[in-house]
Amino acid sequence: MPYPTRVRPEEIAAEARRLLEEGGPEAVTMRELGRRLGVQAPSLYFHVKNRDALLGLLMDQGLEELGDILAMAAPDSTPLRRRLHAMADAYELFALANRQLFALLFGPRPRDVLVDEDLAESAAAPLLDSIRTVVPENMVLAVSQAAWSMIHGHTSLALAEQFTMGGDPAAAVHLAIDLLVDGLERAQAKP
Amino acid sequence: MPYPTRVRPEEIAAEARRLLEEGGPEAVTMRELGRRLGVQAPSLYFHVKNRDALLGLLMDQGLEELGDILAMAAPDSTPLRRRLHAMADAYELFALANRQLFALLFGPRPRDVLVDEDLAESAAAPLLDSIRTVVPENMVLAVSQAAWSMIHGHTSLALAEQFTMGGDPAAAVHLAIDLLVDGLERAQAKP
DNA sequence: TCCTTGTGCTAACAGTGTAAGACTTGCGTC
DNA sequence: GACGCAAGTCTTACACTGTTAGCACAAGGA
Repeated sequence: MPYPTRVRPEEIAAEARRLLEEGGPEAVTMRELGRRLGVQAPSLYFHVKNRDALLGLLMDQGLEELGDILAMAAPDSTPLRRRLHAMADAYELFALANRQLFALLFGPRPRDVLVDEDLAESAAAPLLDSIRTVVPENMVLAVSQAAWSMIHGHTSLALAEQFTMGGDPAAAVHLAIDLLVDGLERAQAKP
Repeated sequence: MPYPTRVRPEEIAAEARRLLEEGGPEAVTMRELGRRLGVQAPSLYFHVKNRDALLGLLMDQGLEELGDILAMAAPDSTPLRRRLHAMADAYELFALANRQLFALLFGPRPRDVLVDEDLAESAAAPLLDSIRTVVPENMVLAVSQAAWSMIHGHTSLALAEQFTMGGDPAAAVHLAIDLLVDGLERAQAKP
């Protein structure tokens, strides 16, 4: 580096993420970003292609974190029911701690911003592995989708807040998970 | 009206909604809106408080439509299982036909845009009624939340596309619903 | 006839993303 | 040590955004 660089890409991403959580996507503006980093806005374009690319970067970051969190939610040996409970709780915790990022991840993307496919797959891997231990291979996909739908739907609604219907949401997901697992165990015991 | 008004509020809302679906919230700009309606941007402020209010209006509209669609998905007499299937399909259909609006409805809202509470409640009513016919009153809320979580999670993931894991998503929700209903019926038959 | 009221217009301000081009600064080489 | 190169930053500029202020004009009632 023939010049003492004043901002490093990681700093940009970190500050952008702070802006994102503080005020949503609209709040992450190149000028405010530069202001906080002690640099003029156009200078940021030296380190980041453009604003959309920056948001895409945050999404990749978030997806990776979510994957790690799900993988660490409970040890592999945990029985499916409890592991799914733990995953659901972890999923919700992540979403609540990163509301805007979560919304960005699962909201409708503009056509030109795309998220790393491999990252998405590896984020889903722990769930698939969990399910695979209990269900015949040809049902793994369907059951995993069902489980993820429940978990994701619950946290997504918990995030929106206005649609909680007044009950205890966490209890509801756990109930749904229990019913799912019960059904699977029964189906496996029968034939 | 002592003057032949050139744009009516309904036209504004309709055009705004078109813009929304075409290019996301960013694309609904007052100037483009005016351009399409044959009017200068500032003139719109005569009919609409501001851009945020306009988006709020679209949200109310969407919530009402969603409620109607859910209510009409299947006649009241339909057995719970099939009714939930129908609701899930209708929910997904609405979301796919109104991707951006759907995201707006369930994404993180800016603090100053709020959605009509009554509308939200009446949108949820058909689901609650369905559940109530099969489940003891003290479990209605939890079960309804579980069901809605499943349905909402499924369509939300279907919308995101990148996370389908390659299986048939519709089959997955139906499976999840079946497991839920089975569990309920079994619990009710027992004691 | 005049006046009020509703509806539109233009002009303007402050903010945005980003492209173009000039400048500084440090390193490697002669 | 002088020179040039290239990375990083800067200023400037353009086209766009939401929104406000102030003015123009058409229609209907007095």
